[in-house]
Amino acid sequence: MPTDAVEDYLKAIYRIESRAGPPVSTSQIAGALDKTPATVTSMVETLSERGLLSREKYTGVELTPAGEVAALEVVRRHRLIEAFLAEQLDYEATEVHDEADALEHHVSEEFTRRVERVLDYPAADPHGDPIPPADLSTPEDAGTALVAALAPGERGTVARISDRDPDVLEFLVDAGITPGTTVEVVDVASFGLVTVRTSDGDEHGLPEAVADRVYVRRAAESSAAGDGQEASDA
Amino acid sequence: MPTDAVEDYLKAIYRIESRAGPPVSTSQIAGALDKTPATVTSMVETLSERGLLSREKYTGVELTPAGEVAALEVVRRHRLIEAFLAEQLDYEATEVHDEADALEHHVSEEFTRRVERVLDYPAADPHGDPIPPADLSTPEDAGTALVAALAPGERGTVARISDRDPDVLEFLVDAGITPGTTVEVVDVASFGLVTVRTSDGDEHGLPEAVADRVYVRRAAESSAAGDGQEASDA
DNA sequence: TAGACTTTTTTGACTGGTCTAAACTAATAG
DNA sequence: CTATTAGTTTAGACCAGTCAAAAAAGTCTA
Repeated sequence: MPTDAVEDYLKAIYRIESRAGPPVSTSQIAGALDKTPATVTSMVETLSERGLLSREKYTGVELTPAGEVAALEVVRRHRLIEAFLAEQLDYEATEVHDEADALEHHVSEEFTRRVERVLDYPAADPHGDPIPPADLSTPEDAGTALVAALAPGERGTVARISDRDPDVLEFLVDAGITPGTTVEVVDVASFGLVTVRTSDGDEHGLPEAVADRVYVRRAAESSAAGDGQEASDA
Repeated sequence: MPTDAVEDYLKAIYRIESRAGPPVSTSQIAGALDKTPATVTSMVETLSERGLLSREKYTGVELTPAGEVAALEVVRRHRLIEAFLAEQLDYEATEVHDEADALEHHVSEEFTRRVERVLDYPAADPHGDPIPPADLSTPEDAGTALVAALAPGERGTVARISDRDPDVLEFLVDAGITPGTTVEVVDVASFGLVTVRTSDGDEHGLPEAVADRVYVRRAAESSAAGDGQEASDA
C-alpha cells in the first residue's frame, strides 16, 4: 500500500505533467509539495525503484503506466471527495481542497464507490476538473492544458474551462474563449503570459493563472507548422 | 498536533478506562492496538512526558484531564463519522467502524461540525454509544459500564444498552434488562460471566460481550454493602 | 519464603520521511 | 571556452514509531 507521502508525490507529478508535460523537475515537485529539493530527490529515487516513475538524473521524472494508475486513483478520490463536500455538506468550492487533501489518503474503495453513487456519478468536481471513473479511463474529451497541447502557431478547440471562479469565467467569455471555440496560441512569454487569437481574429493576453484553466483539443492539422515534431506526451 | 498513533493510544486507553477503570496496563493497550508491549511502554512514556497520561511503572497509566480531552475529541469524531456513514451513505452499523477508524484522524473541526449539523446533532452513533457534544461535556446520563460501576452486591439503574445487534437486544429484553430497570450484580466470574438479579428477583448470567454493553447508574445507597470503599473512578 | 511464571521495561536496531550543508552538474554569459 | 550561477544530488543527521531479545520487577503457589 502506498503511504500518504507517496500518494502526494504521485498526485503532484501527475498534476505537473498534465499542465506542463514531462519531464517533471525536482524543484517543480519541491515547490508543489513544499519540501526541500533534497527530500524530493530521495523520494523520487525510491519511487522509481518501485517502478512508479522513470527518472533521468539531473533532468527529471515521468510517471510510468503503473505510476499513472496510482496517481489517477488518488485524483479520483480527491475530486469525488470535493464534490461530496460541496454537495452534501454545503462547502464552498473554495473550501473543499484542503479537506479533500487530508481525506483522499484514507477513504476506502467502498467509501469512494458509495460517494460516487450517492452523487449519481458526477463528471466533474466543484472546480470543473473531470472525475476519473472507477476504471480510471481518462475521458479523451477532457482535453489538455492549453500551453501543453499547443505550441505557438498551433490551433485547437476549447474542451472545457477548469474553474468555477466567476471572474475567471467572465474574463474568458469576454475574450470569446468558451467550450467549442477555436483558439490559436500566438506566443507564450517567459513570465507566463499566453497570447491567443480567437476565431474572430482578435488577440488576447491570458495571465498564466487563467491560461492554466483552459483545456483544449488540438486541431487535426495546423496551418503553419509542418507536421513531424509533435510533442511526445502520452 | 497529535499524530494518528497518539490519537489511537488515547482512544484505546479511554475505552479501556471506561470499561474497566484505571489503571490501564501495558498489555491491555497492546492487546487493543495490536502492538507489542515494548512498543506500548515506549509510547506511554512519551505520552506521559507530554502530560497526557499519568503513569506508574509496572502498574499502568491513567488519562490526565488533558489526555481525556484529547481522547474525547477523537471519540467524538469517530462516532459522528460512524453516524454519518450510516445515515448518508447507507452503511450497515457493522461496517462503519473500520472506515471511521481511518477517517477520525483526518477530518477537520469544520467537517465535524458540518456533519453534526447535517445529522441534526445526533445523541448516539449506530452502535448506541453517545456522541460527545462540541464542548466535550460527558452527558452524565450515559451511565457507566456495568462491571465498572457495580461491585457484587450493589444495585443500579440501567441507563442504556450500547448495541444495536438484534440478538443482544432480544437477549436482554428477555432477561428483563432494559433502560430504567434496576439490576443487582450478584457475581462476576473470572471467565467473564456476570450474574445479575433483576427487580423481579430472577438471576441471569450475562456473557462478557453482553455485559459490556449494559451501562448503568449506581443506586444512591446499596442495601448490603456498608458505605466507605466505593471504587475510585473519576 | 523460594522458586516459577507472568508482565513490564530496557536495549538496540530498523524504516520512512524529512532536513541542512556540502559537493556536483548543467546551462549561460562573457 | 571558461567562469559564474542555478539547479540537483550526496552525505550525514534526526524523529516518530515500531519490533525482537534480554533483563528486571512483580505475583503467585507450593
